[in-house]
Amino acid sequence: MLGSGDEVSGDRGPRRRRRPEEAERAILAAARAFLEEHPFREMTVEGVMVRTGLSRPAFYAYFRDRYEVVTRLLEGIGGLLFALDWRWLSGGEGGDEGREVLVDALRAGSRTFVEYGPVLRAIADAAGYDARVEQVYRHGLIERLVGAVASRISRDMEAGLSPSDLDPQETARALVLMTERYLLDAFGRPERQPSRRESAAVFATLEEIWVRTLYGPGGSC
Amino acid sequence: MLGSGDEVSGDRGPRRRRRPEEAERAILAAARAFLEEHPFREMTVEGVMVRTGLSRPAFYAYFRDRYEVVTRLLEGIGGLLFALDWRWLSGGEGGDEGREVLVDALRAGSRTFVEYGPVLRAIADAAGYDARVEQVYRHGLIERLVGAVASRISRDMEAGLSPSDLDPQETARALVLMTERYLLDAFGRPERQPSRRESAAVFATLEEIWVRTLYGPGGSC
DNA sequence: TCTCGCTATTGACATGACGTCAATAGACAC
DNA sequence: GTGTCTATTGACGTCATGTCAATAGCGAGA
Repeated sequence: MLGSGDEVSGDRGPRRRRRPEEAERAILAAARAFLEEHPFREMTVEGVMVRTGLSRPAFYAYFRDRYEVVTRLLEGIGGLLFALDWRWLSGGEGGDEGREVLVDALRAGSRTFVEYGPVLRAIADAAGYDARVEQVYRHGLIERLVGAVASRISRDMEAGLSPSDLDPQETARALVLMTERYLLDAFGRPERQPSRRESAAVFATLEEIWVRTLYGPGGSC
Repeated sequence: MLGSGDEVSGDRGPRRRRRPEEAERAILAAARAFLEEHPFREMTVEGVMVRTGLSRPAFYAYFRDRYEVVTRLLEGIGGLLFALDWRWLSGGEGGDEGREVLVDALRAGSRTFVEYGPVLRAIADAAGYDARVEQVYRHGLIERLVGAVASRISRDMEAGLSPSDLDPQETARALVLMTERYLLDAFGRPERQPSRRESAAVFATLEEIWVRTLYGPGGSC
């Protein structure tokens, strides 16, 4: 176990000079790589910068602190998550079955969590560390999703597809938070990636709860 | 705004000597009081100890670090949360209506969150900071609740009360995580306490989702 | 009431990560 | 080849942490 296995290969070599955007991308990539292996609580500026071949102070030429890095990583993923709810929100205009569109959107969202799980987990953790991250994550992402889902629930209630005794806003919040937490729990651990079989059970369970809540039981009644 | 309002009243006075258990209780109480006003990320050993009249190093005579304090606070509350699921788990042996017992248990659990919201929020945050807290919170509390709920779901499925296409373990996990997150979101902010009307909407929404998932819609079908 | 020993308490220290800044040294233009 | 611009860094000050030897309050025994 010589060479603790986590350090970057050789020596830092002679000083190299990059274009600013290149260095910035390198830092973001290093942060992401770091978070694929370690939880956010172990992420230190030094630990990230070692992977770039730059010194620690160089970090501060590009980012205010590690929370800004995490925020930037979120920006690259948040769009994906919101795009799919946009589909659900705007889709199913004519047909009876918002159910199908919902299931579709859930699958797409889950895939995003499978792919970016550890990073999303890191962002969720960082929201507990820093008020700015919390603002961006909880209000910028979660609340937007809640709003979109609530709109859809309202429409489906008016259309008679969903039961009328739901509170759209609160139901949306509960379902979105459940989905976030449950997917993070399943796919957010850097160490243990679930098997295909386990993943399928996760997807099925999410669908079941969403569908039963919004559209009643599918089969037996 | 003279005197930043957060400091303890007068000077520390002459050195006082307490019995160890008394000091320990004082520290726990100070930590709890602190967390009623500030998020966990602002909790510092100094910030807690000022409220006890003791010096910062005295803290380490009683606790390893602030995470141990938070763990101890959880022990005092975790029992409450588990007791009620115990009711649901063991109750409803003969009758058809596990539904009623479930609603009862949810009410009780929600009340716990209303009372200890900020502290529970702090513990949940701290789980992202420290591996030991994560272990106690996620595995010691959440997993126990999941296990209990899963058992109950299995029983209700065998009794034909719940649909047979659910995965008890996964469904339990999703519902428990939803409840935890949603209640923390509603009652875990030190700053904004929701009105009675908002709280009622929260309780109703939780019940709705649990009941519709496990026992199908109550009224129209 | 006085003295003594135990131990609760603390001042001072070492550590680790942070964020800043003046000084340094690549890379490109001319 | 030379000079300028700026990416990069060594060194510094700060803050919170956790430790330890030294201090001083309190109760026990006379």
